[in-house]
Amino acid sequence: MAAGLELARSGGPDAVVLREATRMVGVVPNAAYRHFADRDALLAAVSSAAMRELADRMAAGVAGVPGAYGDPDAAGGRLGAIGEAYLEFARDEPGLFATAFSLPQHHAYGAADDETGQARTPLGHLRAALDELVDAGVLDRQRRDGIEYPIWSAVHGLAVLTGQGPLRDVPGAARRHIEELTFTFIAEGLA
Amino acid sequence: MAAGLELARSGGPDAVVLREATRMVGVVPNAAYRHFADRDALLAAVSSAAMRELADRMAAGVAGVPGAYGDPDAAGGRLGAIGEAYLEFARDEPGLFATAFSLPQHHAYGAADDETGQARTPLGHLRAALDELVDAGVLDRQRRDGIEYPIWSAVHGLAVLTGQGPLRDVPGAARRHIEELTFTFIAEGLA
DNA sequence: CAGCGCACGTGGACGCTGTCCACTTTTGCT
DNA sequence: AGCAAAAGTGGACAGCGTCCACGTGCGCTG
Repeated sequence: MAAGLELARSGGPDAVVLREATRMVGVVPNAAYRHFADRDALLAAVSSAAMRELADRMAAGVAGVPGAYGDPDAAGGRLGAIGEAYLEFARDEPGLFATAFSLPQHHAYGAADDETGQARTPLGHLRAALDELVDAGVLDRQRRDGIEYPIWSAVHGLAVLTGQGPLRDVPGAARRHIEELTFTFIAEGLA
Repeated sequence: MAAGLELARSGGPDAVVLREATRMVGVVPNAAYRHFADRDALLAAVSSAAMRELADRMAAGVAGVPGAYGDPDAAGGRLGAIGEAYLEFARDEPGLFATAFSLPQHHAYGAADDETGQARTPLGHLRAALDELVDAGVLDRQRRDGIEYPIWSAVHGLAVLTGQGPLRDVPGAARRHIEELTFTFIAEGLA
């Protein structure tokens, strides 16, 4: 697993090659089949781990924003932190980001929280932040319903287009401008 | 090339395998090296063709909207047609869509128009539609600047998330609802 | 404490891939 | 008609995922 994550980090999903992972661990290729059904199973496990890492970064970002729950400014800050964490992950760990979104079904749609009500998926974090915005009176309850999807789409599209897509080679300053435009666009959509 | 496109259509970029393509053409694998430097060059060519196909579909969608240039309703309809064509391409040709956005640098950022001023890239079409919205008086000229990026991001993210991403398994009705929400969100961002 | 089962690792093989090399065939122009 | 360039051929190599049969060590149980 650790070796698989390392490979994914530096090369994306295609770089997760079974034989190389076993080589890093110092074991013969077939040994991997005692732990994973096949290469796809390994990749799926790595993908899930990468997705969890993204969720953890979002959690850390949210936790870093001071202010009580329900405070309008803090609520907005927390939503922003989520978006920032998302983009930062895509920028700093392009391999892991691509791997996280590379594969077969995982949970994220169901977005189950754990027993403490803490979100553990990207979508879960986003929903929590939007709910707080409603409680803070910043976002109309009527506009709340389903609005996580346009927002997620915008941030995800931004991450993909500027990270691995056609906008990959946009110079840094212009890219930051594009990011700012997108965040502003989202913020206006919440007003 | 045709064989490569066929492979990409039914399996995405990873399915573009050099030997299989030559097999389809009825030629020995090495023959491909007379036309492409290596497998990546083949994939890049296929990717460009797929991107062009997307642009063509957008053009066809725009051309299908009646109404003179500058008519507010028609201008809005053309922007919508662009978004619809984008999503439709991602939905109907997931392999080609993934391939189009799979690889190395291509042009799309520069978004050059051809000699007749006709856009030939997705971004070019989007820009043209937004310019028309300005000319039609629907979109404030001040808000126009750079707004193609948030919009592109939202539509692209939507296509990726619902097509190959975590929202892939959302049932059809719910997916259509998400699409509608996203288009509404964008439309409100233009008002 | 002896022995046994099972998880874990090994060794060798197969077919598939991309790519290199040297060689032959076909094509199009003069 | 003849020749150079373009296109295709044949054989080979390493690396990949995967299958099969075979060791090996640890922990539990009698």
